[in-house]
Amino acid sequence: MADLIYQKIIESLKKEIDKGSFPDMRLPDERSLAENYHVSRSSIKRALGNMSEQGIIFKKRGAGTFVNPLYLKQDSYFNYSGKNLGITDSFKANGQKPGIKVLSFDVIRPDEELRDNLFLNKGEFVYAFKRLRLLDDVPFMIETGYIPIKLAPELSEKVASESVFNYVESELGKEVNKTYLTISAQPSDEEGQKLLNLTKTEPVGIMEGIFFLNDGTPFEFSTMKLHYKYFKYDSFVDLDR
Amino acid sequence: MADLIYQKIIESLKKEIDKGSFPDMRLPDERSLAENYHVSRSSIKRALGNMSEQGIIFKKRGAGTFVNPLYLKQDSYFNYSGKNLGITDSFKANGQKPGIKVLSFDVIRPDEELRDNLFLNKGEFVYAFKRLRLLDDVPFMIETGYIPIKLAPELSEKVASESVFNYVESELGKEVNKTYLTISAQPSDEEGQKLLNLTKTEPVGIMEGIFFLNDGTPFEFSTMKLHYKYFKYDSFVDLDR
DNA sequence: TTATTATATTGGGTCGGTCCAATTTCAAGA
DNA sequence: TCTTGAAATTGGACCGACCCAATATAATAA
Repeated sequence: MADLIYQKIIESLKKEIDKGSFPDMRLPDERSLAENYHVSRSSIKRALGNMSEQGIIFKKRGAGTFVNPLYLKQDSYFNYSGKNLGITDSFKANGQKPGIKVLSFDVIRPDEELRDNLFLNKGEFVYAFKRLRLLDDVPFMIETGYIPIKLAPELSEKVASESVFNYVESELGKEVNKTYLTISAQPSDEEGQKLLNLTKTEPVGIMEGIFFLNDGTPFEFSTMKLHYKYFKYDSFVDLDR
Repeated sequence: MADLIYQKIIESLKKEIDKGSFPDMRLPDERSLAENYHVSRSSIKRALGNMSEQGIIFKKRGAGTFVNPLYLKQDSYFNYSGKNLGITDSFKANGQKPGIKVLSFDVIRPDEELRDNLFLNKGEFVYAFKRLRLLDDVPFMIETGYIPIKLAPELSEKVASESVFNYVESELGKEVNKTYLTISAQPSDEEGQKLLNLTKTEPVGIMEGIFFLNDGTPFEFSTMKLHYKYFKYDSFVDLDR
């Protein structure tokens, strides 16, 4: 559990919202909240600002703070409190058993584009692996990943068959918690049709991205081809910033 | 131009980064920045926190603040400083001439799901319109939109043929600046193949979402089917929050 | 009753301070 | 030379204050 004040406020307010403590969709003003929680207004502001970014509430100067009615519908987006970017973990919560089948595992010389994306110099090598991911034994995603050997010298096919990110965290003491994603779609190619059990008219969703360590080091470049029925990305966009 | 301190700091720091003032990828520490800019450390923290959320920089306690090397590559994501959620505007910057063809424009009785999404009571009506959007006269997107009549009583087919959001802003004095998006992909249906000039094996990208006014009122429910070649969504995800 | 105007409410931005935790730096010791 | 550990550096959290801007409410005037 979080021991930070503003995080505790967030948890508490979320519970209150779920409980229906604000039937008019309106939260108490910041000054009252500060008083009731015995914290400074700054901390309340921080909590509310955070919740606003997540789309849980709307703030309007002069008027007050209001619950996003969509939040009460308990849409999937709001329920997702991802603690890990690893696919293994994010799907576990869904009640389905994830599986991994390693299709290939090599060490290769990256081409220029890949070197660019991972900020490598000429002469540095990367692990290249392709994995098929399953949910309840049904394949839904082909993942191609590249990781610089210097960042994970002990990486092995066995590690790849489990969770790479868990390995990084527990063995290397580093954390992958930021990613720059590009999302698109394409017709399925032969490989996709075969591995993901798709017809020619059925497409794949593409999630391509660079995963970063805490300190900003690019750790992995990954291309994920998803069966279109499993391809869904939720996002709350706020242009006031 | 922004007259807020932290926004000016952001602009300034971005310029310095672009200019290459930090050859070691490292920004000055917060206390020095505060002194040099003659502002409080709080404002610096706010600016840096904001830039961190945007993925421009990485902060690491005890170590310092560093430029995301990806930012220097000037990837499309970082260059997009969208001031409007309207598609018309966001593509304009790309140098291409956007066009709109209204396929239908009606007033209908929303079904339950739509009422749910727009938070309407039984008996309230919505405008329903379908538009084909073009870039340099090439169709790339079919958009189906629903707007409660009570929120935009004067909406007309003519308005729909231009920019709805511009109309809202200039005529109604309201602003649409938040949206909850769900992104997915599907095989193209007959309509898509015809209007977007797709073959049977070519898919469409789906962007479905609710657009909100400043005060949290759901303003429009929209489903956008995009030609897969024009379908691209960039996103920077930070799990530390 | 209605329209206008003053007042109170409410979130926004900024300041400058305190203490803390993660990391780096560097000097002392083996 | 290498290791250990103290000290300095640096970002993180929090406080409580100030004034401002947008909005809502109540009082006033037409």
